[in-house]
Amino acid sequence: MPAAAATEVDQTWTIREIADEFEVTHRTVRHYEDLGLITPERRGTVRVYHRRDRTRLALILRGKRLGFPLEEIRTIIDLYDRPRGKASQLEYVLDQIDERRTDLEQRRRDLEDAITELGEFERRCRADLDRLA
Amino acid sequence: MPAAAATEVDQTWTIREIADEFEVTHRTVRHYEDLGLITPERRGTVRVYHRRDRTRLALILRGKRLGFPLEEIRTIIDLYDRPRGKASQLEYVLDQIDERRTDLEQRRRDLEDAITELGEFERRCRADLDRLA
DNA sequence: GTATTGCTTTACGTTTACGTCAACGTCAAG
DNA sequence: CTTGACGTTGACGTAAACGTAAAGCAATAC
Repeated sequence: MPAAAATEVDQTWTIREIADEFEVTHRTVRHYEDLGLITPERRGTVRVYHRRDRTRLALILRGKRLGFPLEEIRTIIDLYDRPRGKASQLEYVLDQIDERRTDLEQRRRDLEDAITELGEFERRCRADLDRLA
Repeated sequence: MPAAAATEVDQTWTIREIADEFEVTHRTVRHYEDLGLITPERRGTVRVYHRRDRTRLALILRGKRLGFPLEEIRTIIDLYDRPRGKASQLEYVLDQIDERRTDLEQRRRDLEDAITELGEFERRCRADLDRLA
């Protein structure tokens, strides 16, 4: 038995398999394909998913958990995949990175404020509860 | 001139004023009212917004920036306003707080992962750029 | 007066993110 | 060879979050 079979590097998956694994429906996966977020290989008519597609799907779902619209998510993951041979392209990418970071850091502030407030609120509630006991 | 006028405590605003200030449309503000997220006073037919409404609107918009759906936002800010005289109510509120926190902390992890990845990506880009120079 | 400005409601339109059929192809099992 | 199990492409439906247009009152501006 060849060693390659043990850690199969170019393993592929069917749409049902990745849908189940990422806990989304096949419809969702195909919707992301319609929007150009994933582009699985085609063998004849059938979709074949590679590790690359799984990576992208993970990025998409995290983007969604963070509340980004799918179109915006596409520009982001496209950014990661974009060819950046020339200096001008790299400058552009670095600019985009900066915008992203600004956005993400705003979110982080919002998030930390929310968590802090929640903590203070909890303290008050516990104090009220103690008072009742 | 009475001292109260200097730091007017029960100042009120029109819908246009708060919409402009929070950089949303009046339509948006009214939509939030339709969903029960804000309940401004009515003088006759006209809406009069108090400081309380501004606080709520700020909470709503932060919730939106964090990607929460409006219905979920409503349950959260209702939680903050809910009467909690009895122990059973306080227990309930504390449970809800716990759920909220779990959610927010998941988001924080996602967010920090995203920021980290962005940083690594930037490093690689800068390295590429240096190589070209 | 009336004309404009600002607020109101009602109601239908739009975009995003899928869900939900319907109708069909295909491949291995019985 | 037909029956599933899984795959495919449309095409239409839906919920959320507003946008937009129509039509009306109400106070100030001229």
